[in-house]
Amino acid sequence: MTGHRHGGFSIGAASRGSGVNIETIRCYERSGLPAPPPRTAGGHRVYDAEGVKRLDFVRRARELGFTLDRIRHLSALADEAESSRAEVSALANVQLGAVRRRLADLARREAVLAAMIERRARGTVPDCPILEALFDGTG
Amino acid sequence: MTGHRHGGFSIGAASRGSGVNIETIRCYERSGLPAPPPRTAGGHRVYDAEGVKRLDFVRRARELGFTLDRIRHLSALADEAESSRAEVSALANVQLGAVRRRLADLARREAVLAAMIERRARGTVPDCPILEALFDGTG
DNA sequence: ATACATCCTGTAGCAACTACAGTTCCAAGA
DNA sequence: TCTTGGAACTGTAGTTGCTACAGGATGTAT
Repeated sequence: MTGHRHGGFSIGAASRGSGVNIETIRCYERSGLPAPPPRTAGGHRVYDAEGVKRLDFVRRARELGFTLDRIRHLSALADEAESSRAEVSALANVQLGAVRRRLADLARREAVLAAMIERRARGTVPDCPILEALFDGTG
Repeated sequence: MTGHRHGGFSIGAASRGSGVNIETIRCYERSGLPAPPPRTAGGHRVYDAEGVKRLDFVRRARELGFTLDRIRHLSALADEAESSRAEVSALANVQLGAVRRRLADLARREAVLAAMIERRARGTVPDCPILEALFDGTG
């Protein structure tokens, strides 16, 4: 956690500090996600506190389901003046919509699966109702 | 929908009949999903009604979120004797668990996003609470 | 016979990672 | 200063479940 001699963080320290896997950090960098950090003479990445914070930001946004693309966008907005908060809201709302849609989807799945299993448990049908349902769509 | 002259279905007809995209059918076949159908002399796939039904089965199972791997498993079980219904139930239950976990995940996301947006709408904070939350984790 | 739709294969792309192999670097102890 | 051990480097390839070509062969209908 203490990082480099010169006050910077190695990628490992940045990983521990941000909760983002090392490989994932490099993956994000390949996708141009946070601005790439400077390097040592030998080519090792050196992060400052701000850089670690950025990674943490990306992680949080990912946990909310934002795509890397949207996070890039969000990140750019964060760097701009205070002008574009409406845009941030818009992005967040779009994301909320997407989450709600997936939520509804999953709820439907859950219901169908649970019903299939329930019917199976009751044993009211001679054949396996799970396979039946999958095959015939009668579930 | 009428299919071939000889009573078989072309991949296109099978696609229309099962609701599975043509490219997806080929993709499934590459993954060894349903047994590959016979071919014409010229190499075109010829499905029978059973084959179309299989594709439909795969589609249904996919819609419930089963992985192709599990569907392969399920499919094999369906072909066996009636012995392994417990296994089918087990698979379905595992799937139900997975769905429920994702459901809970999404519900959490939904709540966090909604709260961020709500706070933003109320305007009780001077800075953009969405970015704040993402940056500082205070949301 | 010819036109036209459909089909074929193989490859590559997508998101967002993860996992190597093979090499180089850095920091700390002797 | 030298050596060692862990950490970092790059590049490539794998994952899941598709989707999208290109370039060519086939099937069917007129």
